[in-house]
Amino acid sequence: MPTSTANTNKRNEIIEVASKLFYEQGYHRTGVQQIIEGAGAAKGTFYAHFKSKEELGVIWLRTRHTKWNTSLVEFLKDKDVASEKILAVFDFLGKWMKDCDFRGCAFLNTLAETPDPNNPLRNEIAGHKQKLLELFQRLIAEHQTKLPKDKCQNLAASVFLLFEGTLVEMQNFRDTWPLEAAKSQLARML
Amino acid sequence: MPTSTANTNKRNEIIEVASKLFYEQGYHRTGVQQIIEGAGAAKGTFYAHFKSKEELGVIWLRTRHTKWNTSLVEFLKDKDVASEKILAVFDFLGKWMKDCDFRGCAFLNTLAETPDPNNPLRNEIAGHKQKLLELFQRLIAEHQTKLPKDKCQNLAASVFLLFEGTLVEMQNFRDTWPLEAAKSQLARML
Amino acid sequence: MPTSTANTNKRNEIIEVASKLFYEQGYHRTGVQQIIEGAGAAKGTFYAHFKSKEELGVIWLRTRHTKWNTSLVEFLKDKDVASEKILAVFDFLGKWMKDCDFRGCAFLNTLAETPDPNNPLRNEIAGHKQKLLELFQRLIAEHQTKLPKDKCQNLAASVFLLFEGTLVEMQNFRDTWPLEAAKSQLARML
Amino acid sequence: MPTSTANTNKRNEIIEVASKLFYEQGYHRTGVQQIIEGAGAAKGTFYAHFKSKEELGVIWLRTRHTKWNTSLVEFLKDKDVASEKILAVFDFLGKWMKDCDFRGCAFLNTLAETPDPNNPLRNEIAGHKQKLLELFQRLIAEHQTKLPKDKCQNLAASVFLLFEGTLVEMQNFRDTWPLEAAKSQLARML
DNA sequence: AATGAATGAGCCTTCATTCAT
DNA sequence: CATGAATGAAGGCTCATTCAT
Repeated sequence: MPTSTANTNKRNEIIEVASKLFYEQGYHRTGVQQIIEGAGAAKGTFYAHFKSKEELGVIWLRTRHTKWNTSLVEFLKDKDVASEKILAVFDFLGKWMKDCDFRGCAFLNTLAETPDPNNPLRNEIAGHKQKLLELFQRLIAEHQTKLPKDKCQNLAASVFLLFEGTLVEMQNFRDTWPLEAAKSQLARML
Repeated sequence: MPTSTANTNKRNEIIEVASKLFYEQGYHRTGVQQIIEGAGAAKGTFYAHFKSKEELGVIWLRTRHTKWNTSLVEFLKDKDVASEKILAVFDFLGKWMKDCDFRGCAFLNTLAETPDPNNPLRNEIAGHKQKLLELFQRLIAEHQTKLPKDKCQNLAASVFLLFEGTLVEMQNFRDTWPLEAAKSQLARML
Repeated sequence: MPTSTANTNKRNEIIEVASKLFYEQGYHRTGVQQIIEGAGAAKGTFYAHFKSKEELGVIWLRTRHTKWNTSLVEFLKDKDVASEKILAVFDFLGKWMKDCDFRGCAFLNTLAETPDPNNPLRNEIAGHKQKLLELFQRLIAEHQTKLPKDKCQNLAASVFLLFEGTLVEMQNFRDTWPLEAAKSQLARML
Repeated sequence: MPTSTANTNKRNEIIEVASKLFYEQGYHRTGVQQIIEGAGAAKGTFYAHFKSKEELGVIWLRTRHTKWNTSLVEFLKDKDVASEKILAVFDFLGKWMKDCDFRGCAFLNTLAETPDPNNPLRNEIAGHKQKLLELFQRLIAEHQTKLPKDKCQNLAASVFLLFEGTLVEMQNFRDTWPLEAAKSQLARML
């Protein structure tokens, strides 16, 4: 008799535990054994639900992308103007890095661990970053209405690259100074 | 009977092989076994020279830092003005990424694999990036002579972050568009 | 809603898929998982129909015996004399080995995989070969009408053993030379 | 201080244990785990000595071939005439099957387990049987001095195939009747 | 300065089977 | 008649490291 909730289903439990471990320890450092122990599942259960660790990795990145995007959109929603939103994306980064103790970006971290460009994980990574770039493109277009389209694109790309560099160096130095530098540079760019 | 030269000393051979593999495959994916096979050394020889794989990892990053810096300085030496040198750093990035087939930065890749901030590798990584930041600071100071020092620092940091973002996204997208966007942004910044 | 035909019944589908795999890959190398995947059935369905993999193995050998015998009888039916029929058994072997790409005899292969003489599969194997021996006995008796019974039996056994050796060495060498040698020997024996 | 013998060396111990298990249980039914437990070795030790289970399998068959041949030659050495030697090969088979409790031939058993003709084990199997065939060819040639060479070859092949069939059916029926039938057939052939 | 045998925990994955629905 | 989630032992193999020589 499954009394209401709490019957979270082993599959979901595995995904949740794995997501946490993949992010905190890295994808390769995290073993299937460790995952199933955390989820209280048996080996066979794991492979009944996922045909490989890699498949779970893809699911992890895919759900992480969705959640991350939702969080970001939520964070931006009470900002009125595009320029404020762009700045808020950087504020979001600051909050995020503080919350994760500067663990950095799951996607970039996995990119570093995955040299093979044909690895399915690489698709998820590229897709995620592509979406972020497109967000910046939309916001910049909204903000710089009179700029020709190619200049807009170029500016958006620059903001995106600045964002990525900031993210990566906050992780590296475990400090907020890159964020502050980026924000004041951003002000000059908009 | 040590016949003439070619007796490069096992230690160096190990370092060379390891450096190649660590970079190409990642630090964790590369096993001690694989290294000694490549170097034609015995297990014991490895641990006679390095007290652990981690120690070798530190040596790898340290020598890589030196070589990378030398390459960069060499690349910049025939540029006359600071602004040209700054741009050349980005050109250097372009050449580098093409040569390594977009494998990215050994230091950032290792950062991603190494969540523990107390891991000795983290020191090497932070040190390397710190040095690069300082290079940008010197070049910007040389170029923007009338700018107050804090503005200079800030601008240098921004260029550094732009560089890092470009590096990381070239690796991700395996494409040169980030470099082109960054260079045109750079022109606006100087 | 059982829509018309094609509802061959999961049980039969499982048997068919398993038969193919057991023969081609060997009994032990073939997993229950693989079988149900091929048959499009669920785990539970498998164990609803067969109490164990072994039971399915027995069914496999039993149906294979029937089909094999039917094929052979069909192959012999237009031969008029016993001596011709005996030779035709060897021709049948040639055709069979060519068709199965020299995979050999399902029964002998399973024998090799099954050291325990009390394993139920062993009964099927022994039974199948016993029947083949008896066929040779009947044919030889028909051909050598004036030979005393014990000599007949002996000759039949020899032909049977020659057949088995030929079968096994065609599988081994993936060649028809054993068949040719056996047939010319057979001519001397009859 | 390794006192005299008993320092059988883990590698040899592994080979010995594996040889026993591979033969008695079959190659695939025997796990690496089981082998190292029997040999009192660690997992790593196994893979320090053999790059794969398959490599050990090849070594097993190769040493088994040598030992088997030596045994057979030993068994034949006090027979004076070729015809006696041929018969003795079949007696050797009888003794062998009794000693191994009708487990059959390691090579043919492994053949049955190994459908892939490109598997390295297949080479060893074919080589072993080829050598046995050549032994029969030599003995027959020695016995039938006036027979044309091709007839000799053909007869030798037939004896070989009879031997193989006998071997396989003794294993199947766990009985000596095939041997008796084969020997009386052999008398007719020589 | 160098060897290589030995360790044992861990890697990802498949096994045959059970059971509640 | 059929489903599919769950089990846990076992599969072959790699890991970083130690130690006696």
